[in-house]
Amino acid sequence: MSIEKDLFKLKPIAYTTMADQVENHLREYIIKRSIKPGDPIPKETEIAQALGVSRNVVREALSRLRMLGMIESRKKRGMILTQPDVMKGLELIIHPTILDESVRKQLFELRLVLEVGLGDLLFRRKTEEQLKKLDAIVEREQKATTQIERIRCEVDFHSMLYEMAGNETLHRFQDILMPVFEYVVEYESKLDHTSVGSVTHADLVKILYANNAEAYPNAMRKHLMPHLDHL
Amino acid sequence: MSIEKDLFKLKPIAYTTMADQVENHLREYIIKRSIKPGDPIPKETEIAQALGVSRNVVREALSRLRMLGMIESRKKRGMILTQPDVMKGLELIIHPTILDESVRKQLFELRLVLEVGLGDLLFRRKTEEQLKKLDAIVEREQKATTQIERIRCEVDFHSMLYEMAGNETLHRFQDILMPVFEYVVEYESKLDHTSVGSVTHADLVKILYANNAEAYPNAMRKHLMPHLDHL
DNA sequence: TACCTGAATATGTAATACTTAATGCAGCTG
DNA sequence: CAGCTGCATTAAGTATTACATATTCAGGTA
Repeated sequence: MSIEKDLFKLKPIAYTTMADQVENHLREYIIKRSIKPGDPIPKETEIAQALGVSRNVVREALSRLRMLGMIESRKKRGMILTQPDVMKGLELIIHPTILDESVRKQLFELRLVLEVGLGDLLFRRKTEEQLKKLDAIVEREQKATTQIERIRCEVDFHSMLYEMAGNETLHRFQDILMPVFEYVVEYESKLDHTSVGSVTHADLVKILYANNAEAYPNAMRKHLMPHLDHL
Repeated sequence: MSIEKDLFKLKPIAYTTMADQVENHLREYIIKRSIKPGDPIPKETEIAQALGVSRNVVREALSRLRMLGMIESRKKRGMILTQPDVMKGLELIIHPTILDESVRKQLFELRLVLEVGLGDLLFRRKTEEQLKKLDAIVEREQKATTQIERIRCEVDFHSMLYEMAGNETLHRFQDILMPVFEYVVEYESKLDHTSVGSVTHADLVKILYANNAEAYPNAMRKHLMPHLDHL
């Protein structure tokens, strides 16, 4: 008998609660009926009755969807579907201190990958005005006297690149990941002495001005080389 | 009086429920006390009493955190913090049909950016075995007779690249975004006649074998050029 | 010692009642 | 008739209570 018991001990992980099931039901409901943002969804009581569960459980499921920005609710009007922010879910989880070391490292790698690949978006969408801003940041950096100020410029420069890429989702992605980047940069700075890549910010700006899309990826690679070498 | 009314009409959006507040309280609690995965968190009743709300509200908040994989609960042991999957939140939201056109487009751009920038991870981590698999895919593709089969190979090839990058988070990211990519590819294929970039999969494999990290980004850019031109 | 049993405990679910905000309708007033 | 007032209605938010279920632990028995 103890043997049988052991066999069953492998299973019980797959336990799903009523709230989980209701949540999935609602997802399917939304997808199958191709409900669009602005459209109403059934009342809490209706859902509860239809699925044969307590209103309590339904509220838990709805609460989750609301957190993700998939639905909104008004006191009498009921609940309506909304266009969710795709990056909302990421934002809710990412906090440097609760992520373990290896995940932080992976996210940082992700950043390096993004910046090297960013070129084509930049060249298609950059504006004169944005290039001027980059110039200003580079200038500020060269005049900087403190380490703090230099790091600020570093962050501003790379943030500006994401903005220039003209992709709202990507920009938001970077914004969410920023705290993680800072965390890693601080960590790395303790290892070696802030070694700088052979390509500077000024060099990168020059390439952008020159419309040299071919040169960009490898220039950025060289700029980021100190980080890449940590991989 | 109607003027005053208009002034106030701008405000009422900022409504937060008890569940929202409890959720935030719990987040702070976890962060401030730097609770680590495996550590227990207070019982539902304790939280409810401490914050002066009903257990119901607490459960809604906990339910949300559980969905994101931040906590797990066992019948008696109480609830413990777990290492969340950073990409879980994304997975919960992303479904091609509920994302609007512009967001899908932005995610697809994100993919292009990633693949161009992927080089340095690939060259540092690729194994002989993985390269052989790429060879096999290319061979399969060349023998393919149907369009369906060719598309399968296309997907397999690019998926394999992400796998080779040896970054679990990135790989998962790609996995989640896949349905969106397929959606866009299908859309594009209606526009022009599946124009192929001047660099083939076989060319890319050759570069990987040759350990030519400098050549990779621009080769991939050329490979993806048909997509890039849609930007 | 090994096994069974039952109490204690914390989460999961249900049911009910009340509060609050928004909406609409009906009726009143000018 | 127009416009305002106020009441009824509706649906979400919150609270309370009770019970089900599973897990842990301690204590008793062979």
